[in-house]
Amino acid sequence: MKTRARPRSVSVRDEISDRIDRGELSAGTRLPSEPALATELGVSRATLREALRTLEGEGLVRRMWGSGTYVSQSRRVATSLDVNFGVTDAIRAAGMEAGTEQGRYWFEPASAAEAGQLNLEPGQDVLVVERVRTADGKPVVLSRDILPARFLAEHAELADQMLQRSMYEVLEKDLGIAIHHGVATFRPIRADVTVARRLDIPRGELLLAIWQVDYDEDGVAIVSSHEYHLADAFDFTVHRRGPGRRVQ
Amino acid sequence: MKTRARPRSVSVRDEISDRIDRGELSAGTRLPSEPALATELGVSRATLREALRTLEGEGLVRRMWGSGTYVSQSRRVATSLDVNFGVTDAIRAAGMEAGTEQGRYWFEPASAAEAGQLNLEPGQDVLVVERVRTADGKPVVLSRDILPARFLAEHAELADQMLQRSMYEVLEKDLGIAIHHGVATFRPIRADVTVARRLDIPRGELLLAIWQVDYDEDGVAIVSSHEYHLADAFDFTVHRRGPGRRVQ
DNA sequence: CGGAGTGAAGTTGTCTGACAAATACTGGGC
DNA sequence: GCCCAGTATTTGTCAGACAACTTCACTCCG
Repeated sequence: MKTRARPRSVSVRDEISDRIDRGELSAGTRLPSEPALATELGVSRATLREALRTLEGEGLVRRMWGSGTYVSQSRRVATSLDVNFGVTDAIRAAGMEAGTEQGRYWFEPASAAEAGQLNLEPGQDVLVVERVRTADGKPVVLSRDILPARFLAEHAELADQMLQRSMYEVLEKDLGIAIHHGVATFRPIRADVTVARRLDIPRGELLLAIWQVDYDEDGVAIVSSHEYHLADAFDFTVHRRGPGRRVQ
Repeated sequence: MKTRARPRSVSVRDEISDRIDRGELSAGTRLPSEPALATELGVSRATLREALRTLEGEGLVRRMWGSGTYVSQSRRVATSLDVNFGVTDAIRAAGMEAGTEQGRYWFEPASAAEAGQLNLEPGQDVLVVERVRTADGKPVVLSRDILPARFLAEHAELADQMLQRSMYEVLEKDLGIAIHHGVATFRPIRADVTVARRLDIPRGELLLAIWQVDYDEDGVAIVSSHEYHLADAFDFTVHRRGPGRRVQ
């Protein structure tokens, strides 16, 4: 069986990552030496090193010349803005039940700002999906997702799906569009009248507004999202890399 | 003081990264093939691949099997929470002049929470540096940095330096401590009386609170920081990776 | 003339084996 | 008990080769 859809090094990385998740490799412990681990996993040392490189970049392991490779202390953060995508993930990561209320969608011509973000001509149709997301039944986030209507050309019925399921899930499984990365911007705001009504909170309440554009692996903009989070719904965390890269 | 040897692959990564910064390799262009680039840089293909893997993890390049390695679309965001460290960087990235007012510092025993974050025994001394940071002369951030007093054992005068210069700069250049990564958490809050007075704003004003712990390359906690940002001072951005790794 | 299929060239992925460089460990000498 | 040199272990790098995949020019056929 050699249907290798993806590089072996990726499978090796996932395997090691899973072992860490399952606790077989706890924080601080040293991995077997590269030759030993490569033999055990049935790949060459070069392939194993490729996987270790990635894991090091993700901060899961640390490699020390002449000493060994160690599982990092810093475990994964549950609700991390830089790895968790979408509200569904965030709610589940917080250990609560994710739900949707008041979902609705419509098609409209893209505004100038939206057209710029999504690389469209102003006036081209976009699908807008608006939802109130709930955690354990309580409204916590108002989200508005905007994507070019052409993605749904043949599958208009999928818009209904997006009201129920995670948008990323529909994009990937039903449309074959995988989100590769996104850029999010956020700032604190006060709830205006319309948002306050949808979230059932007083006007002027504290919110965290997050704007985000997601791209596929070719750098093509896929979705533009606006989210309004209750201030105390989540504590967002971000893993920051650097500085201290170019030390002499 | 440890001067760790620098693997060649790290120098190679910096060299390629610099070429991208200098515009010699613009977005979308294809890099020379691995054998060619390895020869040009005077390293083996294995070392070059080590560097490329890192750059790919940082999102600067994309590698496609059988096709080539391509420079990603510009992804260095000016005020990016996941790469810019410290208030000084953020202010400068926004094109404004960074300044400090009302700087003061003192030593005190660590609270239980601080001791936990910095891996100290409760009661051990910490240095607290409190500053009001200004952008073009206007107060924008109140910051409180906490680090174990033992780092300053021999250099108590450096605490004065920290009132003027970037704390990361003092840590790195004067104390030889390089911050490797940090974990930041944020949420919107309202200004309480003390913060409002320091920032010269009305009580209840919108703020973004960021608290953060920074670590060195060995995973040792170095600094714990609390920052209170004016809501409209910066638009923070975060580059998000994934999802699409491990669909369950 | 256009489109599908074919093959060669180019590029990244992986393998093997070896040596260099850095660190950890061991044991002897004091 | 401590220091230090030598040895073993481990990661870093090198070289060359082949496999897997992409791209593109070309041919062949309708």
